[in-house]
Amino acid sequence: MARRAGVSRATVSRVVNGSTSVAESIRDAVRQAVEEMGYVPNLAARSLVTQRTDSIALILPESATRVFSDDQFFPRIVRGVSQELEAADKQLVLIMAGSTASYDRVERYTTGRHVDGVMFASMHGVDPLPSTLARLGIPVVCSGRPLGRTNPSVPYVDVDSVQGAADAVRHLINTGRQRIATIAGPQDMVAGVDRLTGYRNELRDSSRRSIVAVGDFTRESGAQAMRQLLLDDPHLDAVFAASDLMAHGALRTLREAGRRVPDDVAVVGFDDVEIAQYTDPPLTTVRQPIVQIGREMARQLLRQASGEDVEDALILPTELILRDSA
Amino acid sequence: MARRAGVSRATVSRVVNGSTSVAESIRDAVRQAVEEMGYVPNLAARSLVTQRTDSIALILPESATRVFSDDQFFPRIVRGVSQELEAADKQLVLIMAGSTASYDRVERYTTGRHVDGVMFASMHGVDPLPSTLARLGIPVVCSGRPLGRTNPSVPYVDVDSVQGAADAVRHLINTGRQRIATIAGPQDMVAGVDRLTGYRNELRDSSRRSIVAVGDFTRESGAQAMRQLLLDDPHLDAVFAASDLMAHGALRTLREAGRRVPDDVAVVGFDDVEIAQYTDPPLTTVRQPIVQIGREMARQLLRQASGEDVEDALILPTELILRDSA
DNA sequence: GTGAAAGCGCTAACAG
DNA sequence: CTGTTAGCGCTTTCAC
Repeated sequence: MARRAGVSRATVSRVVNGSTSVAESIRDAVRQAVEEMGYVPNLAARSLVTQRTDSIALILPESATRVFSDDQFFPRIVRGVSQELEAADKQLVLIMAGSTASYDRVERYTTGRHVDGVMFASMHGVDPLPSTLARLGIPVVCSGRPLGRTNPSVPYVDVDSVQGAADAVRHLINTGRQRIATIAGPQDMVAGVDRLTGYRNELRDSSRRSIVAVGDFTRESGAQAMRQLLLDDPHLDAVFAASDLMAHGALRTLREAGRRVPDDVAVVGFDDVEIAQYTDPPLTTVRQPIVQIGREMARQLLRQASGEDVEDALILPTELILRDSA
Repeated sequence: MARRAGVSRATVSRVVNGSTSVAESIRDAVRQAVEEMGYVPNLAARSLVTQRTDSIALILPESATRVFSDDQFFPRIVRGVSQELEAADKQLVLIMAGSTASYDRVERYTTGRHVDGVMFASMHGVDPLPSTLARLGIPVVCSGRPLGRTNPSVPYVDVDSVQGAADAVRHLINTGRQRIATIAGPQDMVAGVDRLTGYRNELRDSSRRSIVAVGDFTRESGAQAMRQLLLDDPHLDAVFAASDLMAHGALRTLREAGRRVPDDVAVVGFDDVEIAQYTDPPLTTVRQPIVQIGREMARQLLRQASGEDVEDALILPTELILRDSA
């Protein structure tokens, strides 16, 4: 050990951790010894006593293929989270878990206190892990309201998807559309559920009937769902898609079916991903501040980790972005 | 503690770790106690004694934006790595480090033995971290031959980029092209360097002169580089781009410049990403087995971790895929 | 088959 | 300011 410097391990520890109360001469000697031996502290031992690891996990319950698709949700969340964690000098570890087996491993990893806190994004169904962690006293934050009732409740950051969807549909109503369909997102995800709710709420208020197909947020599923909708109601004159990618797929189907957008059918998306500006025609869509969600998640997590209380829910607003498609 | 089961901690440990030499009655009692108390072993304490964490890091020295771009390198590597690690029941933790500060943190994280092994992909310049880890006895594998001489040398998995590029250029020569330019990749990355070398080697052998512009593997840089090349030699009749994305950018520039592909100018890319099939015209390109690289990296790492020796370099072959652009 | 005891490598109180 | 002492929570001989 670094008693090569002729001091106690306590002193080495002090130097390594930057304590000021060490004589300069000793400090230099220790530093030199550390350098010479290439000494690196064992973090497992350290965290055993400090109860900290200075690292934070972001769990994405999705396959790698999905995470790296052109769905800009993931990069934006990661960017927001990184910014905040960077500033706090915490290490972000990204963990993907697309299968049951891998999710079990994630449970062991996180409950085992390998990290000081855990964030979840893109959750599916009713997931007990967040509240399990909370019960163990491990800080947790979710992106998106967790489905099901959890005990204890876990804090989350979300956008007001219900309102966002309602705004989109209201715009379609205000511009004179009569038969407004929707391509809903997956109903095991809160974003899928809420956007469908917003659509239904608004339609109900205007006593129009709802025309619904369900996709999984991907472009291909949007194209497919649009075909279904055209079969269900050939006279529809508007579609609200719960994601821009699905809206993009829908545009393709509409073109193939010979419908003009927006003349015959108006299309509104959700997310405001980059391609929304480059589709033909550019998509009217609902913008949500994903990067900010990431930042807020990280901020709340750090707050929890330092013992502060955090509010249970933080809901950010959406914004309707008007372009040519509706 | 789980002496609620009325046994020693040693026995609890045995049960939790699935030792067979525990009486059934006791085992059940312990399991029940574990269940009731929601006991979860502290992994820091465990790894302090076992010297294992059962998790493996994949370091991507890139910003989140870049990692999640439409460069399919990252998802493919991750997919390959995941497959192998999944089978070995090791937790993959993905770490991105686009800045110097974050890279320092990564150094602390990895040298501190938070993980049992470290993989690197998409390395830039001469990076001392891999050999530092190797010196500490931490298993390391790189994707792509590390630049510079390292001590000790670290094992790596790579494709034969030099040969792949040479094959591409040879194809252009064989189909009668006379003025063959290249859009090289970034010269701080081994893939950029090697593909340029392959191009130069092959041209030299055919006594044609080289016409070089440099990009950074992105689509935009390819479009830009192509403009440069057209200025440098308006009569060029072929371009080898060191990535498909750059080739895609080049196609756009060529179209804007009124050149027909492949009639006026032949274009060959590198990587065989998905869009290569959908460009206009589809790209002739060099396919490299990225998923397999990921798998091999993981396999070599696991082998190291279990004390076996691994060969220093594993070089996989590339394959020229002929499509309409050349 | 099970318990007692030692110790993984570090930090934190407490003396001095 | 620095060294000594005592664990952090687990696994692992080694007796019994």
